Amino acid sequence: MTSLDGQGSVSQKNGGLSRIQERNRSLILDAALSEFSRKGFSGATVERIAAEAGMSKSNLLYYFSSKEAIYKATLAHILEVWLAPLKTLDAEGEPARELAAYIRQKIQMSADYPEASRLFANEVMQGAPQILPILEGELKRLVEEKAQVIETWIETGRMQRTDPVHLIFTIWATTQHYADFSIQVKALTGRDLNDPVFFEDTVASVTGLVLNGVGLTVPQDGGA
Amino acid sequence: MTSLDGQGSVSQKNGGLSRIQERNRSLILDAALSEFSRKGFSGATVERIAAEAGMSKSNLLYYFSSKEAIYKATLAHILEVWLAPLKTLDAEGEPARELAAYIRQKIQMSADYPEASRLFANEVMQGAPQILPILEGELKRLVEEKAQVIETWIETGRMQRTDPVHLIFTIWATTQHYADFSIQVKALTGRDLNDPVFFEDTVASVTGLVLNGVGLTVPQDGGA
DNA sequence: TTGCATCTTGACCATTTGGTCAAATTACTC
DNA sequence: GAGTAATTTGACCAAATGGTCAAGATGCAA
Repeated sequence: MTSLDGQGSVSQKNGGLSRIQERNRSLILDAALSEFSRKGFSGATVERIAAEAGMSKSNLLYYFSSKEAIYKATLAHILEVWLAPLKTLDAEGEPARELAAYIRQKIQMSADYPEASRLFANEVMQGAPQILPILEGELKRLVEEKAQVIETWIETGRMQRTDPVHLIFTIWATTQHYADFSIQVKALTGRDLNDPVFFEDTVASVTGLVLNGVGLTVPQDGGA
Repeated sequence: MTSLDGQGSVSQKNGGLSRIQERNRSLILDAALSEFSRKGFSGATVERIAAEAGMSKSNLLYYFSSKEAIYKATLAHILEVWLAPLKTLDAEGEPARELAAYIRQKIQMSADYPEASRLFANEVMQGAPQILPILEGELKRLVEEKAQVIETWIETGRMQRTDPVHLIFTIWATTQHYADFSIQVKALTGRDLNDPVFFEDTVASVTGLVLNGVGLTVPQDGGA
């Protein structure tokens, strides 16, 4: 998992964490996600994270040795769940169903974890100072693997010819847009993904566009 | 144009600016765009902006009364050019050509002004503290107008039924993705929009996806 | 209860940074 | 060229902030 963990100064004899440690680390990471996603790395303050986690700044720094360590740990904490949906894309499945399901999952992520989406967007926009190695390593391999899945669908005539990587980018961009730009979406439509009707509208619209875009028909259940 | 101008303390008898003022304000705004887009509002420092503009911090603050004033002026400075492409969408034109041309223009913007794209993305992701009124006012009206154009195309059978606003969001999201996430795009593909081949690949891919997605055929020239 | 390790905190420090101000320099007008 | 307005800067200040540290509070095992 690279050196993105950012362990604090705490060292237990056994490998595990005490109940107090587990609880406080969790509180800190939750607060940090909220703060970093709203203010960015520079705009966030250790003091506010500590306050939101319900402890003193000093105590927070007992668990994480520095602001950067908290930041790295926060990124690492949500990285796995964030990349999970793409991993489910199954070469054996039917292209239309697989893509529809992927799109729905991604929009669900935008609805459930908008802060995580914004945190990553922020990190990448600043030049990915922390996660560049992951983008170039783990993520690159994953994308190449899934691009190959799509390529195979195309070669076996199950789907129209498209650049698989651009297709993945399009799905990422459109689905994450509703999290990262939710204020703008709200300003222009009066709604966001918390509204179940708007959520389904969005899923239908994006799914329809992308699937039609690659010559597929949206499955009955829309990927639900 | 709202109160986003952020005038400094300089006041001339006549309405215009002196040659020195014009030059220095321009230098400052260029430097500010570079700095704010890379570091965000909080991460940017007045000192660095001044250095990049080739003057002392004190002198910069002679032209703009505060960091926030520089920021507002920077946003205002690029807002018009940023919203221009959408305005060209012409109800009288052929849907496929109009959309293809719009997509190409937007990708060209991402190639030419990636900093502007990132600046806006940053601003909106932080909750649009400065430009929310513009989103809710000017932009909302513009989007409603253009959504109506698309709606008319649909009603006259020139294009498949789609939610026009989601279609606009999709175009924004996909095209701006290549500017905002260019580091990620580069990490995964080894290329970016500066590469003419990659640029055309991207235009072709996004245009194909979106136009096919709404039941249109990509025009010969791809919207060039 | 005792003793030790873990946990928590307030006081404190050094640095960064946005902004002020008076003085100096430069540009321009008559 | 004198005089006035515009421009430029270094010195300085106050607030914010990341991080340290010693001391105290708490949990826990024997």
